Amino acid sequence: MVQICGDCRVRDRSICGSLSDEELETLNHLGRNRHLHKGETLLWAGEEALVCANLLSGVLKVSAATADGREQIVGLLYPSDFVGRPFAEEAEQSVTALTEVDLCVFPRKPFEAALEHHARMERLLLRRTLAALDEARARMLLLGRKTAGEKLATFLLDLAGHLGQRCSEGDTSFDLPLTRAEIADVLGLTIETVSRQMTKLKQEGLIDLPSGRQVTIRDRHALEERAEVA
Amino acid sequence: MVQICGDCRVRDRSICGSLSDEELETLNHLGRNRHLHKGETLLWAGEEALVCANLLSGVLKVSAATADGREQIVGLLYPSDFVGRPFAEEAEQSVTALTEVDLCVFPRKPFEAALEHHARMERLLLRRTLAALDEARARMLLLGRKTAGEKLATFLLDLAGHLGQRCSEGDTSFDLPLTRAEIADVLGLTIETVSRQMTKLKQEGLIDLPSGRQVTIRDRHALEERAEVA
DNA sequence: CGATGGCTTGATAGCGTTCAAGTCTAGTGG
DNA sequence: CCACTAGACTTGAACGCTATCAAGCCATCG
Repeated sequence: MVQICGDCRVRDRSICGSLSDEELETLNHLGRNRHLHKGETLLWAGEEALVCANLLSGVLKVSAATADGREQIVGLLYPSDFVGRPFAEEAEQSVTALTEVDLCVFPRKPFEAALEHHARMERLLLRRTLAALDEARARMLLLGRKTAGEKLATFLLDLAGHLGQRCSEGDTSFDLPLTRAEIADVLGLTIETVSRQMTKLKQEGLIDLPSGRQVTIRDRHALEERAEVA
Repeated sequence: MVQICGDCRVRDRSICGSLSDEELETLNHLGRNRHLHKGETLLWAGEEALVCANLLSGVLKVSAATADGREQIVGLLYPSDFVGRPFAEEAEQSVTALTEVDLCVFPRKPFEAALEHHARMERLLLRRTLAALDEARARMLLLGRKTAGEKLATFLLDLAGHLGQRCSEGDTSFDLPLTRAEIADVLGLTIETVSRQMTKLKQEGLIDLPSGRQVTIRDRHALEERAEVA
């Protein structure tokens, strides 16, 4: 048997980290490693939600759409994040890979059963879900009440928190895992507005854009002020 | 001792409904009935989150605000809904009464301990939190991608689902527990836009407004189309 | 070297905001 | 019973932010 959990890259940070070695046995049998290519979709909104998963590497988007096809990205998932929606027959949002992605996938029903028998894991999932709710609500404030410039500033600080590497002069730097179109779908804007606000932040010296997909935060304090965080 | 739980109006619908009579004893000691006047705030964003609660009657808003005071209502709570944020020292959103409100309030820390000992209640809370997350994400689609008219149509259908009474001719009718300003804060709009869209929906025959605060849904199907629900 | 997809930039338009009256309703006191 | 008031609501006019439409740029890749 392959020792999936034994050398798991995110074991200590995922909800499985709560389990003892013996308990992990159960999940070890349940879980399957799976790779998703950029653009591939794991769960479709409106379809039966067959699986849950832990994200091992890469970035996933969770997205909803209107009847006529307008899209809104309602969440981003990073390594060690929990993926999916236990206890719902039908997924309300789609889950799609923004980069190459590795997952540890569980069939939903057996995973739900496993939750019942591993109170600590269930507890961790509750805490994560509560945190995700707080995050979603913060994003609601962004979508409903912030201007384009404030939205972008908030978003870049968010990304820096997840992907940021300390670089020269104490600045933070990272590569965008999203295209402008995807950023627009996160912020409830259009590509053009995202692009314009990006260059504006650069011109004002708050950020630098060495190349299209790289971002360096030059003035974190000013960016935080721009973000209008409470 | 007062039999708080014995004659609880929402016992069978709240997360306490999962408990046996003996288990309820624990909560019975913990819970206190509390009344909130319209406009009173139970939890302040940024302050220590001292309590959780079950909502017995009335409507609560959960709201976030930017540094400069713009407000976004990120959730509405109805009778039997769970109130508060276990496992967080500090509340990220405020909780305020939109109407006269009755609550069954628990001090947070002891409530968290009770959760640990009552797996079924914890499980129910997890399910509710997951549902709340789905709801928040649906609202993100509304805020980011829907027009003012679509926002209002969606919102009125939402309210009808919670408060609607079947009235003559099979139409659904209800009283708004929110002012126009509060509706605006839910939908990420201004008072004036809400008012204009309201009269527009009335003129088009989708709804009727017998008085300022009463709403009758005349053409549910058309309203659903307008709402652009997936 | 041309094609493609992602990105930027410019010009214009429109939706929703802002500012400003004005109306309606409920509650209060004469 | 009727002014009077205050708050909620509606309506109108003008503005501005962001969307829309339209080129054009730039890197990558065949």
